[in-house]
Amino acid sequence: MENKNQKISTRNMRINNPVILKIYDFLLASYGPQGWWPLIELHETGGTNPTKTGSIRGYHPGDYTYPQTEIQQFEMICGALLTQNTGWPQVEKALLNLKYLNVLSPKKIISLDSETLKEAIKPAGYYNQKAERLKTLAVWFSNLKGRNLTREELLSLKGVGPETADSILLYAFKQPSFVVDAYTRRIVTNLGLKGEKAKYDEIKALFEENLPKDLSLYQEYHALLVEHAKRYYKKNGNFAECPLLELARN
DNA sequence: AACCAGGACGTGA
DNA sequence: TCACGTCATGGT
Repeated sequence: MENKNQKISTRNMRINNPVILKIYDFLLASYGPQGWWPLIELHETGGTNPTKTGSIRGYHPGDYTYPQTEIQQFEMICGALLTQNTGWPQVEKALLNLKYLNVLSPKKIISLDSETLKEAIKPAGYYNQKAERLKTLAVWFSNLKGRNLTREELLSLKGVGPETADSILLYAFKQPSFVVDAYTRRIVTNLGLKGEKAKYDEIKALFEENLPKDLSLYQEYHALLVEHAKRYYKKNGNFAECPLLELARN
């Protein structure tokens, strides 16, 4: 049995930090709904115009009803794995390759030749490990028939760390679990809301303890943070120009 | 033409 | 626990 964290009682006295909600309002007003999680194909129209990558296609702003099919759900799961330390346009190429091969389903991924799988997802990088881990996810997903899953279960899968687990929960399974990525960490640190060495779960808690537990809010907030970070938090960017600094002081 | 992206894991202090 | 090396392609 694991020991209970003795600080839990302290944490439960959630001191509401209004800055968290203020930031959300600012970001939403600035950029509008982001339409995450992107899907290769929103409509069942047989994919007639698939050559463009990095396009707006796949996003569904203001529509939080996705995934609407198990195939879309599985596509989100694959995307969550493939996007690890990789830009989305690269992931989109990999997913399109799988779609063209007509293997973007759990059972087909399982039976697909590993070399073919690796070749298909090569644009997304780390293709050796990602191919193996995609198969793991496919097996897991196909054995998951409607029972509820836990975060711990996801974390037990090789290749699924905290961010990937939360992304899968939040977008593929519509469970309000806040996602913390590298961008989120940079923003939170720059605004002085947490220290450099803050752990994943601390940053996650910062948001979850100061927001209503609402699915679309969690989804939108994370997407907005990424959009904002792409503008102000590039690796060599000037974080001081971030307009949120104004909101965050006091 | 280096630098980096919507991380995770294995290893050794 | 923690810091660090490794995995890898392709865009800017």
